[in-house]
Amino acid sequence: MDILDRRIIDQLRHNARAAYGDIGSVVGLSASAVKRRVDRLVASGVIRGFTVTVDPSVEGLLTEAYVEIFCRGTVAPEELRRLLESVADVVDAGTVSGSADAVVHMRSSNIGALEDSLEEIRKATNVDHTRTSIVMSRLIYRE
Amino acid sequence: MDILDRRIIDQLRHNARAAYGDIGSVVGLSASAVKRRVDRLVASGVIRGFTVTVDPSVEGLLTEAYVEIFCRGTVAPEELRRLLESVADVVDAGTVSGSADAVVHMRSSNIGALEDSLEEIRKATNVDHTRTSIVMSRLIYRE
DNA sequence: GCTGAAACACTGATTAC
DNA sequence: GTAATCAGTGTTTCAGC
Repeated sequence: MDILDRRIIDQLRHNARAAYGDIGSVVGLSASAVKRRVDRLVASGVIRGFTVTVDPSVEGLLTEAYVEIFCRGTVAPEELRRLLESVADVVDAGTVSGSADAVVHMRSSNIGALEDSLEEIRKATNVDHTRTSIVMSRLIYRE
Repeated sequence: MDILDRRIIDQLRHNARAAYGDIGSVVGLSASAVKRRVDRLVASGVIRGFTVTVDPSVEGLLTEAYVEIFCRGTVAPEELRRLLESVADVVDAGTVSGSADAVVHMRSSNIGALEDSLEEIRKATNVDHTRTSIVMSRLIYRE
């Protein structure tokens, strides 16, 4: 993982379907050298995968929320992970410092689906209560 | 935008570098038909782009935070968008219901960089104060 | 170890249907 | 929408740094 790998990743992030030769001409390598490095980055897990970014509104997933989870007593992160993994609408989540135990970013097709997912989280043992901020308008989208 | 388009997007989301023929054999179309649909989805803005997902820890972006922004008076969403767009570490953000005006998801290389970005937000006119929850351990990562 | 160059198979892009 | 064509790319192999 050197500066060339980083520059290749920068190029792929910009366009994951770019030709290896084109990437090579930018970073200063031949096409085959670029391919070898990309293969290695994928094999080593640095590159998790190649995906498309889709307009969320077109996808029908326009109801988003940030949810703070407050637990009873002490809850192991692994326990929270197991709980949130089973909820499909969870986009990302992490345990946090501060008054809440975890923050969860959710994206659902509508308010009803969001409520259902929230209920799944709330009914879990150890979850005391949640504090939900419904997203009204998306400002930045760089995921 | 029919069911076939959705299935093509599902395939691309799983592997954005998949050959059109492979996608076609899954969704039941020829390679050229798949290409035409993908081109149309890109041209119409449904597909925003093709990117790679990179392990954040390898990338050196392991300091994350969820930040609530509280503004003075009423602030137009567009104004907030302009402010947050200029901060590089912002991953996603949206105006929300509840006590806060907006929630921002940030990802920095270290605590110092995170603090710098926070300062950029705080010094903006109309921003009254912020409430930051530093992510301690990432639980879910589906972006 | 790493690289670049060449040969080959395959895919993407285009055209006609 | 499919089928066929051709240029271009991905992939592999090779020799060299």
